[in-house]
Amino acid sequence: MAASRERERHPERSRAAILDAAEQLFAEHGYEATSLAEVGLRAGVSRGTPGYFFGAKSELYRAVLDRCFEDVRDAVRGGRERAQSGSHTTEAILQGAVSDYFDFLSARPNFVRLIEREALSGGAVQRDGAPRLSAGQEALGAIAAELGLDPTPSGDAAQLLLSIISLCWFPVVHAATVAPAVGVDLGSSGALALRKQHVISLVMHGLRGLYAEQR
Amino acid sequence: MAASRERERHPERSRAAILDAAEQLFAEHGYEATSLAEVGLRAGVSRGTPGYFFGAKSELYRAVLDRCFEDVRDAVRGGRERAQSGSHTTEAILQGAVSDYFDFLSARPNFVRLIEREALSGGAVQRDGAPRLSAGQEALGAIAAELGLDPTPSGDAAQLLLSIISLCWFPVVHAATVAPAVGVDLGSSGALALRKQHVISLVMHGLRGLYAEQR
DNA sequence: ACATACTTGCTATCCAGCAAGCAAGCCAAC
DNA sequence: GTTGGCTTGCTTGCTGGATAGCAAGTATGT
Repeated sequence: MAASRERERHPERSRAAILDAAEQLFAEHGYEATSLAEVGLRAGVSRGTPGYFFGAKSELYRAVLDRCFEDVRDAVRGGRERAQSGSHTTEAILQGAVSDYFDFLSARPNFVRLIEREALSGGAVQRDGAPRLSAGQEALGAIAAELGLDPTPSGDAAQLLLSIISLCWFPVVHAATVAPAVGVDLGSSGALALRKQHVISLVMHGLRGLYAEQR
Repeated sequence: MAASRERERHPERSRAAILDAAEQLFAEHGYEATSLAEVGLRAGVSRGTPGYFFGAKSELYRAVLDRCFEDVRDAVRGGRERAQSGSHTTEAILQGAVSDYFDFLSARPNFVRLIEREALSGGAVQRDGAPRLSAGQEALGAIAAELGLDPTPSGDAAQLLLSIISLCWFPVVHAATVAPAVGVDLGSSGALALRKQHVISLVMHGLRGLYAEQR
């Protein structure tokens, strides 16, 4: 009984709610412009609870970032396994990967915004960066191996990967600003899909160009 | 005499110094994390002078953004005129435009960072956006006309333009974060030039792809 | 003399972090 | 099986530091 009246104690739920609220607010307004009181309010706990669980505001931020990077790395890992499992052509693999990545980011705009803010501030909360680096390295290894491209630093594989990332991130951040200013609608899912098709097509033509140059 | 002892009065110089300092600090640390006192310090005036000239912090920010967008629009305009003046092939025009744009952004990282922050915060200082829109529209018109691409909203010209912008912006913001994480060095001017070549090549292959599809 | 450029003192506000308090679950002893 | 004490989740009051904006002052050029 009393399965859950209202005033239960539920630390895991509270912790998660605080992380969710903080992620949303940090992504939306930035670190400085977000107060712990706001986080508490949005998480449905009191002013002081975020501080109680995470100690300091910077620790909360760090925890949000950690969760974010872990999710990204897991997604990369999962994507690669999916690509390796079936037997696909080289081009189909790349096409699927770009499509998956595009969709992944669109579904998690907060992650992109958080990392974007981190980059803009030069990683003020300078963590060691292990998960981020590892996600990038895994993706690089995958793309070089699957597509047979130059895997050396700043080689073809890395350059192509960076281009894919650039193209997939941009719509998330600038859907409401730059995109409409240059006449691209990204408001509806249909319009987003159109954009995705364009990105995929650009990357595929680029890949063919790389193969042509290699030969 | 007394051409400029030390304590001259020089409102234009002060105003410009304050704008420069504010642009740098807003770009580096963001709006909230920048205090008017810091701006004054960096501009070589007192704590209160930024407030004296611009009234409110938000007005100063607005002034910084206005100057920034005007510069961008002027650059687009200049680039188009340069392209139209000589007689170049279609591909050479695009190649030159991408190269110029890439260099322009690399030389003005503050502008990119400011607009990026603005986009992340959803344009909290919601101005009418006239200069920004006009810069985008001018670029769109230029690319559609010079390359003979579909000029309708979300058409080929707009999509290609957005891709170019995505590819040129990314290195500015993520040179120290994402790029090294995926194995691309953007630290030296040589490495940046390599990146630029890759971007140009990707765009050119993409353009050829668009022509092929059209036919 | 007067206006304008600029500075300094002040105040109200906000917020992070701390410390004290309250209440809910848990467990042991009786 | 209930009573009392302990731990832990969570809230609230408080304090010191930062800062935006204003108001009053000082200096400089005309």
